Amino acid sequence: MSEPHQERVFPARPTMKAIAEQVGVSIKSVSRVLNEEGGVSADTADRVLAAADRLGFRRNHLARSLRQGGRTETIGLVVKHSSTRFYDNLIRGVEGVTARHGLFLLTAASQSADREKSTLLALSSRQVDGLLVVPTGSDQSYLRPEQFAGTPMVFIDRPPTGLEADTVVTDNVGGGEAAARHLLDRGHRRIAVLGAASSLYTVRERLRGVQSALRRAKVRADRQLTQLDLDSVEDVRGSTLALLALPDPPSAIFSLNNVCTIGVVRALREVGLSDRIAVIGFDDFELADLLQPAVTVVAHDIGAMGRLAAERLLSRMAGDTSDPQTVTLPTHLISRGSGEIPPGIG
Amino acid sequence: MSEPHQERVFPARPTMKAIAEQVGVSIKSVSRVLNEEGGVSADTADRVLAAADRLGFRRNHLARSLRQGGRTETIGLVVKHSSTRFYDNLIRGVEGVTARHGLFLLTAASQSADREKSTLLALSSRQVDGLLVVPTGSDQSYLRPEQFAGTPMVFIDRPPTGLEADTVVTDNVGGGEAAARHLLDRGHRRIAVLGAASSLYTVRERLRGVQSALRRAKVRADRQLTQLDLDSVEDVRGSTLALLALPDPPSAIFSLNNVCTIGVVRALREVGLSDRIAVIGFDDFELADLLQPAVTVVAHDIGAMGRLAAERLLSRMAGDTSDPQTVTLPTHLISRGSGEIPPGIG
DNA sequence: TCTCCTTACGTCAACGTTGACGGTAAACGT
DNA sequence: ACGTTTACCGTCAACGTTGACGTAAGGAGA
Repeated sequence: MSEPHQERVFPARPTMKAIAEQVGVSIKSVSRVLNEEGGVSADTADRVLAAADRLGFRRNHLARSLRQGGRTETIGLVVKHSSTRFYDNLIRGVEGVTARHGLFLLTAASQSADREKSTLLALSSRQVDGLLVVPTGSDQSYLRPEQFAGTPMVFIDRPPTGLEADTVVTDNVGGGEAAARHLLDRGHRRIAVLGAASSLYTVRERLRGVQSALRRAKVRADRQLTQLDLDSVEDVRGSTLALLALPDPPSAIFSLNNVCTIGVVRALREVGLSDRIAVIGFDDFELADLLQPAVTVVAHDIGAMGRLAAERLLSRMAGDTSDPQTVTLPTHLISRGSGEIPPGIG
Repeated sequence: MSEPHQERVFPARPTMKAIAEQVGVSIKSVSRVLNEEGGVSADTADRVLAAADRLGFRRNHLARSLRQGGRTETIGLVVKHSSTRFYDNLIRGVEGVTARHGLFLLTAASQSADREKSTLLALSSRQVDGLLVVPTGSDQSYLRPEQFAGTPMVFIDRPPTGLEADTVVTDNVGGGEAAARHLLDRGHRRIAVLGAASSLYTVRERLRGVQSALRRAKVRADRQLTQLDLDSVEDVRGSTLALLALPDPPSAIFSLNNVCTIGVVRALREVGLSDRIAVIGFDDFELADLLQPAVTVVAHDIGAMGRLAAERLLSRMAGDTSDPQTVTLPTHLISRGSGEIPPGIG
């Protein structure tokens, strides 16, 4: 690139003081005009606005918030962005609500679990009025001072650890149960389950749903068929192929999130077993209906999750101090074909 | 929900003053300890840190930044989030760079073009140290005061209008040309082009690439075959079906972004012409390789775009005051099958 | 002994804004 | 004529933090 550090002095940003000097009034009058407080003659107001426009004035929100005791009309949102659709849908849901209430949404992505804490503290230190968190780390007790100071916070997709707070989650157990039942109803007895980190609440819950359905159907679970902690697409591929190579392979696969599902679909395609092994995925994904066979999924409404969480937060910000609530959203199974494949010939 | 507005007073957030009182030192000493300035005895420092921890102190970043003249260690990023992959990849690219430099990235989504301005001004008013913008609106001249005040800004994916600034873009013309040439080389003469809003820079550029390739191949362009301003999936579907119903229908379709591409694929599937009509899409998308036929695309590296833009911004923030640059990133065609379908029998 | 330096603090003012309050002159009521 | 209200505008202090500067105690060196 070109050599940096050439000397050039930028003019300071114009402040209310600059406007006041240009117009010949006090700073306070400028403030009054810009905040539409009234008590200023129309003529003065016009001159102030004209000067503000001419100078390209932008109010220093830092100073304003500081003076007003920390209210920033800002809420923080922390998400670890990995799965594509999740992020997008969530933000859309949240933004729909916050925008309606004149709030500014700060989205900060926490790349990894260990950065989650620093990201949240950074938001807190920037004096956000509320926090929406999709927790990734294994402990959120460091947020207690925030909670103690009355900063409202709502957890999304997973409950917090080391803290009691409002939470909006999907009915993971119910979804897992529905998927397993769907396969059991079609005669499957050897059902493999693939999933990401077993430390994740969602993974554990979905698995719990599966186990509950298996118990109810009096089908004994084979530990070999449950493969968790698959972090990469490559892991998923490997596990899938290993499962298929078993002496007594599964006739159906339930994958606990959409990244895994896509990995499974790829692996099956690779060995030409796409229409021999039944597949159900948790979480819908784009183009699932265009694959062959189209992929049956347990869908949940992530946008609704964001919306509800945002509404909960706003209600807290408006002064609701009732006990923390947990809202559980239903799932629904979208049958597309891959779940209809019967248990074949070994 | 439960009735709000119950009375409960939250304690004020602890400030350095509170710590100072507990420890029995001055506020300044507390500040020194927390900023690791030195000049404080180890014993005092320990007691300050202990008190800070006990009280759950978080520095008020507003006040700090205000005092320090507006530097917030924050850069703003504005994106309109619609196409899924774009957003995710971009942020990942940007974050990789910003995190390495200890900067806090504020992502604010601009739902629509008219909200872009207010979003940007909100970020500016929050005193961000730099701006990364994927412009959506038709004019960004309102950012001149920011530029005048020395706030560095880099535009991503499209150049700004009414302003001169650093820009990182894809070689849209080259990509469009490559796609058209690919189809022309395989004998296609009637090539349809589907795209989103013709007001978009990217759409116009990609189209320009197509036209250039057609001219060079001495194939006359049929205006009927170019359908722009398709905003919804439904629009795309309608246009595709209409094209196919023409007396002299296209033998190939080039779609200018991935939303359109998916719409085209759906429409072709619907009328059973998936393996009769060649398809190339601009911008790769997940599962493109698993569709049947797999979809040929012109891919570009959105993550790299984010990375380069962030680096440009950092270099500006470090004092580089050379003239605005435009960086153009190459595309590459990924041939997968849908682009290999020959011009069939009428 | 006195000077000079260092260490470890404290005091003060300021960043840009706004809430509380005060003042002045014109307009109004009787 | 008087008091009283009203419209308009200014002064001052404060939000929480930090830079500039001041100072007192202790040690080193002459």
